[in-house]
Amino acid sequence: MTEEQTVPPQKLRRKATVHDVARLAGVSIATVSRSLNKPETVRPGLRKRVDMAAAELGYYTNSIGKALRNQRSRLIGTIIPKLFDPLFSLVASGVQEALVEYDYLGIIQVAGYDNRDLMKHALPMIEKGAEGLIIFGQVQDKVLLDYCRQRDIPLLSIYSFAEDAPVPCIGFDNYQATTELLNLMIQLGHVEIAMISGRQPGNDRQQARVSSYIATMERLRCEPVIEEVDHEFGIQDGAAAFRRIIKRRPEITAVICNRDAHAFSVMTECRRLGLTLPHDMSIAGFDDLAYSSFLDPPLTSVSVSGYEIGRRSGIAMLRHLEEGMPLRSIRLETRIVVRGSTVRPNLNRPLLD
Amino acid sequence: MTEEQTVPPQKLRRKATVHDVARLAGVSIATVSRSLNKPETVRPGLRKRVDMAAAELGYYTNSIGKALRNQRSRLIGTIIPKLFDPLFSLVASGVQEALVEYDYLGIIQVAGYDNRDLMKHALPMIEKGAEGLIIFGQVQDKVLLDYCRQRDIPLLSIYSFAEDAPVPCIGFDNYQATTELLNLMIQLGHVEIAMISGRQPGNDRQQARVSSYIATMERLRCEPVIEEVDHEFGIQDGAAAFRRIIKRRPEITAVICNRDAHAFSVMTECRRLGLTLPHDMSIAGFDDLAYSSFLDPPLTSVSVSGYEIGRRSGIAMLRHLEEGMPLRSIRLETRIVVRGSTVRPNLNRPLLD
DNA sequence: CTGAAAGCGCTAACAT
DNA sequence: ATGTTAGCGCTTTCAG
Repeated sequence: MTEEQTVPPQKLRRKATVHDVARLAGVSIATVSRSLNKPETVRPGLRKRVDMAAAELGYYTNSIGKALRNQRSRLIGTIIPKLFDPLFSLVASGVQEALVEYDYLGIIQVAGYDNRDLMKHALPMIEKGAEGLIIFGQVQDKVLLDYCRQRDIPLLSIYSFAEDAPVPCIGFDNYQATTELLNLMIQLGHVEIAMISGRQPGNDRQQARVSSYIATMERLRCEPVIEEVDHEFGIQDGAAAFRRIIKRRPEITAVICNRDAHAFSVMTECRRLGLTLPHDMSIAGFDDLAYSSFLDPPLTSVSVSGYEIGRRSGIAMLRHLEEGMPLRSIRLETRIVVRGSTVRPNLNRPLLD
Repeated sequence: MTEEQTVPPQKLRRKATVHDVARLAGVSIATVSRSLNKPETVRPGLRKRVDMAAAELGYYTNSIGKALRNQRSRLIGTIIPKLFDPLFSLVASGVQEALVEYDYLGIIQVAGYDNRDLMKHALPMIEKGAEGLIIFGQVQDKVLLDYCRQRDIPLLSIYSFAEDAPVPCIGFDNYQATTELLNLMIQLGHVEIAMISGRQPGNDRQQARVSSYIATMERLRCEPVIEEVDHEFGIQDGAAAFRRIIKRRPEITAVICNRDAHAFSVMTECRRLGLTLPHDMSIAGFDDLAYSSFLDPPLTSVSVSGYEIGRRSGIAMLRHLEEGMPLRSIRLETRIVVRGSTVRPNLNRPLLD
């Protein structure tokens, strides 16, 4: 388009391309490309000229051109319910770090807690060329499933493990973890146990935990007491749910919060109601967030290493893409961290209501 | 890998392109492109044929081809110190949501708390075609600055506001906010005030807060007591820093934590040392995280709406890119939320050490 | 209103 | 070992 560049170093306003480097180095664009990507296939002398020209022009590869040519974007999409959340951000963090190591880049989409319409959030990432999708929770959107299957876009479901999942998943068994947590309570002598759960539609984690709870309660011949909270709004909802629980069933001696965050305000609320913690109310949470051990009393919780889940998933996806390793489900173990918030029930507790 | 693909519509394994749509609709690729992007320039009849063909083939635009042609990626890069953090993830969340509204996609890079070598984290995003960069904190990397200036890549610095910043910034004045927080303490009667700070190199937020603190202490003719903690590791470091403070200066009656998270374990530690809160030790934090009001006592903190900062920054960047609106610095206000953790000093407090 | 053709930046045959 | 060239998917002149 323009003529010869007279001035020697000639910083260009436009970004430098292989053509610019080639011209400056006095070679062809193919050599530039080779020299940059497979240096060993180019004679050292030329290689040096190319490197110098590239440096002088401040050349860096244009990933878009490369992506178009290679049909590889080096972009991985991650879908999480929410970015601003201790657990999800930890998971996302693990994914991102794995990607960076492999020179991939992550794009994150926030989809809320209901996985039934994932397609809406996945499509923009697929359009942008995401080579694989890492999805928090089970994939409950048939459209997305079909779409990705047809287009050969690998899908990895993370955090929740399910035996019969439609896509490989790396995570743990929410049902079993909940059962274990309940068994702990039962061993301590609790029978009147309540659960504070999140909304279930489209959310396999809550579904699994709730059905585990209901099954256990039936075994105990005890009426389940479940109060749902809206995920989107945080901590204080635990307190409100707890008040509803107490109203429904004042005999409750233990509460399982499906998110640690709720335990936070449940504790505050207990004190406001004149209960002494932990003796008058045992409380347990889920996910074992960083601050949970600093609550007063320190919170018993199901520890799931979000970072580890994210990291392993990222690596699995990349090795699948790069080395053709099949994506396989991995069932991770959870561990119940027993802290001071769960003790035997106080049978002489002042009556609530 | 599987068998039957008998069905007429001829689903292609390969993703459908404009060519496929054009063929099926019996028009040229130019018409397909026009019909999809500027429907009003195409005769309704053809438009309909194109739409149907596109739907049948499951066509969606390939952003990479589009980006290469348009020299616009619709990708914005965000650099934050850490993803797994209540504040940063809130900021990132605000950015992401703004981007999604404008049909952009965000890529996030995690750069740690030291902004002196940002280039390393910015380059991968620039290569991927990021059209603009939103950076948490002041940009303290000359290389990046020059680079982006030369290449016309817009830079926006967020969270911290600085009068003389090299790039536009949307944020608040950390120096002033700290001074206000200190004035609150002073009004309550505190003189022996300590600060728990993060590492300062490359971190303008900590630098501003520390120098504000030092200036105020000098005004009070009081020796500053600052204990640094390593950002990377969280909550429990507050406790350790507090112990060091008490050892250095047992007369301390108030502590300012530059991160709310540290206040968390400072409280725990105070109780362990036999102090009654809030009377024996006033504690204040920074950022007013969601859980801060649920601490016991509820934490006084500098409230900075991370989400708002992120969102406004995202919008500003997009309007700059789309509508050519100049990026301008915005100084946001902070508000000190006074809660129960800050009270007048107890002069009869049991001596510590 | 529609189509043909060029070209964004890159890499990989293929030819030398 | 190096150069020439085609083409990834898209949009946009420019003709018709």
